[in-house]
Amino acid sequence: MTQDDTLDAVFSALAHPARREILARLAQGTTTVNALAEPFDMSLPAVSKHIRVLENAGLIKREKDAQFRPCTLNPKPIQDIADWTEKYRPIWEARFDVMGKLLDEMKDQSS
Amino acid sequence: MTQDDTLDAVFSALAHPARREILARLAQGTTTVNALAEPFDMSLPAVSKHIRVLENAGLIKREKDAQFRPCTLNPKPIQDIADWTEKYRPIWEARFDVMGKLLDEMKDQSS
DNA sequence: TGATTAATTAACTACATGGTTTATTAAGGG
DNA sequence: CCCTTAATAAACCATGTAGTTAATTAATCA
Repeated sequence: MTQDDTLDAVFSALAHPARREILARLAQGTTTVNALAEPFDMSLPAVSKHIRVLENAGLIKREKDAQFRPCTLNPKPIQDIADWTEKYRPIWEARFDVMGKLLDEMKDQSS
Repeated sequence: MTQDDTLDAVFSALAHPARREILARLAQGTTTVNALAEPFDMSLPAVSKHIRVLENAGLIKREKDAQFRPCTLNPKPIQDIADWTEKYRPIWEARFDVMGKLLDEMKDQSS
């Protein structure tokens, strides 16, 4: 799998609000599938599929504990996303500078 | 549109390699649709659709200049993504600490 | 062993996505 | 005015996504 493929899978996994919510809950600690499914207005198999998508994107790991499948967050792909955004940081910071200048001009005019 | 909806659209737009490549090229400066399409092994309408997806996600703006439609990068949604990842930074940094400790232990054993 | 619990698989439906080719709109240039 | 260029729209196709319900697997517990 190329780096591009993994970015595809990660961005695509993050594109669904239910999956981002699952990640947010896993940030609090390891949890089972049923516990993760509980707050959703959605069938258990549907949640199971979302979890599978997250697993395939490398965003979570699943172990076996009796009949339970405790899920654990793997933050590495999120870090990859954060790294990817860094290439664009100079651009949005430049924009911020323009805003700053604009605000300065407004201040000058009002004085 | 809720914040969740815009995150959905942005992550989903970023999930395709052609669209990330278009953004990377726009980071170098404003360009027309045909110029953006040139490097792709894909029809012009296909590229036009990708550009539409990026526009709908707010990642680019399009102006009109005669028959040209110069596209400009809007970095704000990328900043939103970067902000989103920050919630998880403590987790991957904690992991890094664990790695550091592990490396220290290995060093201890080898001495 | 039989019942219960956790989770996945299977089969299906509706709709979205990514691509094609052909046709169309709209502007500029000789 | 016609021709060319830039770009989009229309119609279509194949595949993927997100959900459902019903069935199945696999482990625990009484």
